[in-house]
Amino acid sequence: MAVAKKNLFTEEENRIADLAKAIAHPARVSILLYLIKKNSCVCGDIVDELPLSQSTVSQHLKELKRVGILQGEIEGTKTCYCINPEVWMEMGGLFKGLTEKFTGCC
Amino acid sequence: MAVAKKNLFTEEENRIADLAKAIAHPARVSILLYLIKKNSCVCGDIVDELPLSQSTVSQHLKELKRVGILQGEIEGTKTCYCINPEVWMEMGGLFKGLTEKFTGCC
DNA sequence: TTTTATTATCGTATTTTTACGATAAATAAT
DNA sequence: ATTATTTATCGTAAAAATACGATAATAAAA
Repeated sequence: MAVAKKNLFTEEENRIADLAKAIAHPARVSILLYLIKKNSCVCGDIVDELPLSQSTVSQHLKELKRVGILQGEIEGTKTCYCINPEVWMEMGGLFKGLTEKFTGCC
Repeated sequence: MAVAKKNLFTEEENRIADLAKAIAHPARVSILLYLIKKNSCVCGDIVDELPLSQSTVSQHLKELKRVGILQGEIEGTKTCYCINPEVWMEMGGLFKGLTEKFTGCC
């Protein structure tokens, strides 16, 4: 979608859609579940966890970083990935807000 | 992504990704917010609410129907759209589950 | 300094998504 | 019966996402 078209929707609609897009691929969900399971910042071995090439995983990590869900910190030759708690909370709040707005119909 | 690649991830990972994909476009978020605001099944006027052509809106509605979030019922020449409460709850549960799995790190 | 290890980026092919106009299909209205 | 209304689908063009190998960039290790 062209950048200009973003103006056709509200900030909230765009942000929800953008965050959803970030988790709209099983590889990225898998990455997040792995980080959560490890319960810490993870350096390195994410590629080994996924059935995808190193460059593809790097691209997925980039997408998660783009929306702010992940932050990467360089530690020597490796990079440590962490979930950004603020953005994670923002996402949780937006999804919960959307979910709970609907209370039933008909 | 090829269908075969779906096997590389868990059912949960695929379902979360698929539901997220369905709301990964501001137009579709907008449609859902509109249906929620109306608090009932809506016949017709969804197209008028969006700055997109009728065929494009129809495509977005189809995507929401694909994952089960929406159900459409034909009423004469119009179609009534409703949020499917079961799928909506499923989505809410999966998103909440993912969100709450992370309690913090480092 | 050279080699090794790790991650990012580039180039590219393929697939998918998005958008719209045109048209079909179905029903209601005249 | 004809016309109008509404929605879905088709065809298609353009854009975006996905995947991978090759290569660059960086820092550690030897």
